[in-house]
Formats: sequence, C-alpha cells, structure tokens
Amino acid sequence: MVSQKTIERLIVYRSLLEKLITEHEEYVYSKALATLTGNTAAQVRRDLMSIGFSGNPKYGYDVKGLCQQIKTFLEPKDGIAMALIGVGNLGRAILGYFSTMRPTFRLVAAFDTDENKIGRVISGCRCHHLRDLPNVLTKTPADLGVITVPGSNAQRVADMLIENGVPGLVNFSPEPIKVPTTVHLETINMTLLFEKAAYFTNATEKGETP
Amino acid sequence: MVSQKTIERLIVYRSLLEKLITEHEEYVYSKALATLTGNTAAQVRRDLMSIGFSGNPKYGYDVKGLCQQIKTFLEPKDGIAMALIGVGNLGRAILGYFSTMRPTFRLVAAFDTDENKIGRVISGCRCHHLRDLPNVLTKTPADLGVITVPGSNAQRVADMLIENGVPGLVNFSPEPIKVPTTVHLETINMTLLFEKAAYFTNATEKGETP
DNA sequence: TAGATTGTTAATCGATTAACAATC
DNA sequence: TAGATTGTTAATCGATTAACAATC
Repeated sequence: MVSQKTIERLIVYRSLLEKLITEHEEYVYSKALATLTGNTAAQVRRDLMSIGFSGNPKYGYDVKGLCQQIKTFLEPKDGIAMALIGVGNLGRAILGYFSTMRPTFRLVAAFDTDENKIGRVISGCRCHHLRDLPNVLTKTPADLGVITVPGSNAQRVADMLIENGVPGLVNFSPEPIKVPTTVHLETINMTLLFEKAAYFTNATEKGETP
Repeated sequence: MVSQKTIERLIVYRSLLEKLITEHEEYVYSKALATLTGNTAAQVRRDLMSIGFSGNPKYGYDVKGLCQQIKTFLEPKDGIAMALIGVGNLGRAILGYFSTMRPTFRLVAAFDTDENKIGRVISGCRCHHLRDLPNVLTKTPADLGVITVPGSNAQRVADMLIENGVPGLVNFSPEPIKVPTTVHLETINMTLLFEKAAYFTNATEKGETP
C-alpha cells in the first residue's frame, strides 16, 4: 500500500501542479517538482511510481495528466460529504473555508446544541440540533465527521457519528478519543502543534539545526 | 538531538501525566504509559532516556517528577509570548483557546487590517492595526507568530514578523511560505489534513488496514 | 531470594537516497 | 549519436522493536 508520507507528498504535488496549470506549463521534470515542493527528485519519481504514472525521459511529466491522475487516486469521484459538529469560532472558520472548495468537499450539515444557532445557515450550510443528527445523516449520509466541540463532549459526539454510519472523523478537540479500527480518525491537536512549534523555535534559536 | 517524533510523544506523555496527577497516581510503569498513549513500553523508556529521566525497577516512574522534567525540557521557563495576525474566525478560535492556557502560552498582541476590529479586546488580547506591528513588537517581543490571514497575504505577514525579530512562525494559511533557516516554521495545512483524512477514510472502508 | 521492570545495546523494520540501465 | 531524464533496484539512513543484564 501507499504510505502516509507518500499520500501527504502527493497532495502537495497536486497543489503545485494546479498552480503550474494556471501558468500554462505543459511538462515538468522530477527535479523541478522536487525543488518546488522541498523534496528530492528520486523521492518524486518513487512517489509517482507508486501511483503508476509514467513520464518521458525527454519532456518529463505531463502536468495536466499527472494532476488528474493524483486527483483520481486521492479523491472518490463523487467527492466527500462532511458533517460538522460544534459551530463555534473554529467550526465557523472551517465552514467558511470549505464553502469555497466545492464540489469535492461538501459540508452537508452542521450541528450544535445552542438554540440560537439552530436553523441558521452559515456559509451555505444549515445548522441542526445535535439531537437531529440521526435523522439528518440518514437522509444525507456523510463520509467525514468534523468534531469542533469542546473536549469534554468529543467522545460522545464521535460515538454518535460512528453509530450513524460516518466512516471517518477529524477531531479538533484537545481530548483524545477512541474509535473502532473500522473508522479512520485524524486528530488535529492544536495544543501539541503549538508546544512543538515553541520547542523547535527555541531549539532553532540556539542553533540546533543539524 | 531529540527527534521530532520523540518531542511529539513527550508532549502526549505530559498531557497524560497531568491527568494522572489529578487522579493522585504517584507512580507509572512504562507499559502503562505506553498503553495509555498508544505506544510501546520500549518506546517510552527510550524517549524518557533521551531527556535523562530515570525510573525505578520496582515502582516505575515518579509521575510528578517526570511531568515536571518534561515540562522543563519542552518549555522555556518564562513561557511563550505569541502574536497573532488575522482576527477572522480561525484567529478568534485560537485567541479563545489560548486565553485558557496562561501562563505558559500568552497571546500578547493581535493584528488585523479591518478598522472595525482595531482597538477591540478579544479573549483578553488587544487588536492592533497591522501597520503598528513593528512598534508593538518592539515593546512586547513575541517568540511565536501565528498567521491566520487569507493565503495571499501570508508571505508578506511572515516577512514582517521575521523583520521584527519573531524567531518562530505557525502558518495556518493554505499558501506555502518561505523563511530563512534561522526561523522555525510550523505549517498547519487544513486542506492537506482533510485530503488525507478523506483518502484514508476511503482506504479504511475498503479494508486496507494492514 | 524470586519476579518484575528499568536502562541500554543489538536486531529489525521502513523509508529515503544513490546508482544506473533503459529510454527518449 | 550524445546528453539528459526516467523507472527501478540496491545501499543507506533513521527510527522502532526486541532482548537482556542490572536493579529494585
């Protein structure tokens, strides 16, 4: 199978390839793709090999063809339907963010327990009460559940999503949650990220960059 | 030097140790620490070795002592002063988040270019105009700059922060930015995170979990 | 003492890089 | 053809895991 690291790089390649398309570049060499994304040429060739895309020793890789192939490889053809739970500042930031990313990523429903938010439409996405989650997700199933509630409720919300057939979760709450192995969990731990940034900033200042 | 992976795990250990302290646990074995954080006992012992903390074959590791040692290792003793640029939804979410994390992480100033936000105090942090950044950061220097502006301005903001002596950046904007090697950069690419979650959710559904 | 865990070294594993024949 | 790049295998590197003597 394709490793997590390779997937991450493929996402970065695609983002760059889209930029190259707007610049009307037709072909790109592994060396150029590597330099522009902070990798090595060998790494790029190995990654592209893993998705079965071939280049040409004379011209390099076809930009449009490669971009399309990565897209096909990464994204299911009917896109990704997402449900978001917790319409606080972070939730609203994510709703706003993805409203520009259609049609691949579609936020199909938002949930909260604050009555003031219920019924409102934020960035084109309707906010429901959390108790209606089973009904809403039965009508419009979601591939990805985005958890942006305070930590103490994260596990409960995760359990609800899983019970209602959501196969993947993205957890932004600081509380670690448990899921069965059949469910994919991506955790974005802000505290950890900032602690790490703080540590390495300090280390970099002290010249520890070997 | 201590690897990035080890630093990440140390942060997780500490978070758990703090929980154990509230539960009045005095000692913990490497096996328990490992199970509770999703690692192996050997991994834990190796990580603790790298920061020079010793346990006892009879009782395991002293919870309070270990927690304190990790804290001392990770965090400069006068805490981390942060400046945040871009007071949109994401910026406000982060301001709210860190207002509860004092005194280690202190948001000393926020900046925006929207006149409606200038002068307001959000989660205890005053919002200044971006043009005043040099003055404000001269008076209250920051260790970490948090970039939550739309992508197109990210590089310009990063350059301003670096020019004004900020040694570490956390970039939430989708646009990749360039920094000199003397500056530490932590990138949180939401698009990448969601693309990855979507891919692995799909792969997990198809049973590709070897 | 007997039994379990720590600290640390050696073995293993996986991912990255180097090398080079095949190709254009 | 000569020169450069691709595709792929072999070598290297770094991180994880296994093993075990020392310790309590």
